Amino acid sequence: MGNGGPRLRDVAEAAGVSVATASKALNGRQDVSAATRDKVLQASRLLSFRPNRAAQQLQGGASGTVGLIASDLDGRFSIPIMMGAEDGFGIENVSVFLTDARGDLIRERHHLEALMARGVDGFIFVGSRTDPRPPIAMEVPVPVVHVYAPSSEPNSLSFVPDNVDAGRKATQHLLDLGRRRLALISGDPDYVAFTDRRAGVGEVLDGAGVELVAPVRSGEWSEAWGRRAVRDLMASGTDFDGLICSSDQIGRGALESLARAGVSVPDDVAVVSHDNWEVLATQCTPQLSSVDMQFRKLGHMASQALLRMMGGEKESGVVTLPCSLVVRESTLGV
Amino acid sequence: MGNGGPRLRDVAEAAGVSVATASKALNGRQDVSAATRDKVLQASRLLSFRPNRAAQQLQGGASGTVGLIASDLDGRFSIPIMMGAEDGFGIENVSVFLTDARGDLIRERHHLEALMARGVDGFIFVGSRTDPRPPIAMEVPVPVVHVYAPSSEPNSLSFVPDNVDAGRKATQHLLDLGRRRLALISGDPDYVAFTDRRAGVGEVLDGAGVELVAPVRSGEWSEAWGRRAVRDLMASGTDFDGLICSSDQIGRGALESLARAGVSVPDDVAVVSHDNWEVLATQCTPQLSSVDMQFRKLGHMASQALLRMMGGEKESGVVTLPCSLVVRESTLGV
DNA sequence: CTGAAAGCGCTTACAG
DNA sequence: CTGAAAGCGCTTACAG
Repeated sequence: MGNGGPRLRDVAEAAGVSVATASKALNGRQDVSAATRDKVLQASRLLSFRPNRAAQQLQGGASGTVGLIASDLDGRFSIPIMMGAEDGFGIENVSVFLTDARGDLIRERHHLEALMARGVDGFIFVGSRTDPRPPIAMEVPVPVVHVYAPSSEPNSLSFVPDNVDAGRKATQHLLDLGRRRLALISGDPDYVAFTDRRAGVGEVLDGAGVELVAPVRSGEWSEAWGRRAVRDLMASGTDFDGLICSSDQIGRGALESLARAGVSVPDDVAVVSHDNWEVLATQCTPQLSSVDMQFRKLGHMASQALLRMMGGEKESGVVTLPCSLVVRESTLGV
Repeated sequence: MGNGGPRLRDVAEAAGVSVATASKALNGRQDVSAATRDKVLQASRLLSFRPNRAAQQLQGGASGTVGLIASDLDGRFSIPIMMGAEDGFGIENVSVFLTDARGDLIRERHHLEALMARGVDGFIFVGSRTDPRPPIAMEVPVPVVHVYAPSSEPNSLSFVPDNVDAGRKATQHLLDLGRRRLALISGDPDYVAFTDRRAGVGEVLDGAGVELVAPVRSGEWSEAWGRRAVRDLMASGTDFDGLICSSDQIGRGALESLARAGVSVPDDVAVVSHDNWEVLATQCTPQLSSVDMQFRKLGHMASQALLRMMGGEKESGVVTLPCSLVVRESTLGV
């Protein structure tokens, strides 16, 4: 294949220099006179020359590609992370291979091998939950960064949303609105996202000397669970004026049960949820206030880290990014 | 970079043959004795040799990569299409570069150039609506296939869901259930998806000698519009027992207004919608029956066509894929 | 500061 | 059937 376009020799010819010199000029090496450099650059521009990546790669150069191995089947996490990374790398510098391992370690390994054969300069792994992920199936000779799901390996580098902070922000927001009788409805308690968000809620409540008006109700990350949990909560006679839901799906279910019971949101009960999944949070009435996990930014940070590591730096640890509350009608009113 | 692994010369050495022979054996060329071929293959396996793609590419070989240029910011279309393509190509044969042009033709051009410099063997363009898309910004020397949004260029090849068929299937389903007083709530009438689905509905109704009980109400592709439209429809005193919604968002809005008015679904009114966006369609009560657009299959077809075109065949036209109705509680009951 | 030469890891005519 | 040689489009020591 190759791109059928002009080759370096054409540029060199047009500029009246050797390929070697043309190469150096184009790569900004010092040992070229300014005049020569200009001639070459101009010729290159004129012919709209694009160096053949495969040839560069063969010298031991970078391929200008990165592999993103996802495991969220719908792209809810991986697409914004990919976009953030794209912005961080720059379109012309790095292109990203996107694959989905579909939660299968064997498939992951196949993707890894295929992408390594294509000479990617690094990998971004995107998990589907914030729990630590098992080690990668094989030795990888290029830098690796994990996003969303941290790696359990000690000298790996991960970027994850700060779900404790998310819990704090949701809670603080309700307190700021003057709500004191708070309840918490959560998803599957096996998720670290649950534990973390729960911890953040607790921290802020403790600081304010406030207690939840009812034990945490945890179940699934679904609207059905949100509906049921709120129905039960109301049936139990609990009096609450603020509700924290651990996902937008739960939040939507909650809104539905509240509406059905004639409870006004946010007047009687202010509701804040997590994830800020727009198709869910912005389509209901009232629209849901929700804590955003900043996927785009996480992707951007991952790209920058990868760039540094490709430059030879060693980095490791779990980097945590604060979340960001998006306020909408369910706490603010219209 | 290159993969640090074994090179062809290592395999050749291990097998006791020349690199040339090893290459031929590995590539299944005829002029190698069976015994030699076996020796080479075994050595290759033993060393888990993976040919350096960059080197192969440099001979004029294929790069084993394809560019997918999307424009749906959330990956709702492009991720399943990518997965379908991945299955069609086979993980080891082709890796796909995923980029999002974000609806910007300039950005699209940049992505095109970057991917061509990387020697992709073909492109898949994924649009965000089924309306014809403007021509690609530049001449592309490799095969191109369009998915979802057909190209307006005469000798291009496109794969799109058959939305007329989708309208037909939704309507026929309601008729099969014995519903005769049907209403239709649609999204933005500027979309071809609107016109097509509408046409399919009309076709089946005409065939059955049935008419819609109210003029089509068209607005936006949102839950808010679904809520309002159904509210208005009921307020107008229209008596209906079947409702077709042109998207799941509209469908969810409709369900909400029906519930609020105490109308039972599907007993009083059966509801069927379009898109089968699972996070919306399966999380409500009752769950929505919905027509699936078969993105995965579209992606698979696109990959097969691309493979054929890379093999030298010329293909063009707009290929239409029948949709598939997924029946759930909103028409079937529990 | 410039260019001829070697080489990255493969494949492909071409001899033998 | 097998292998030596040339070459894909670049980059990088090395001379000059």
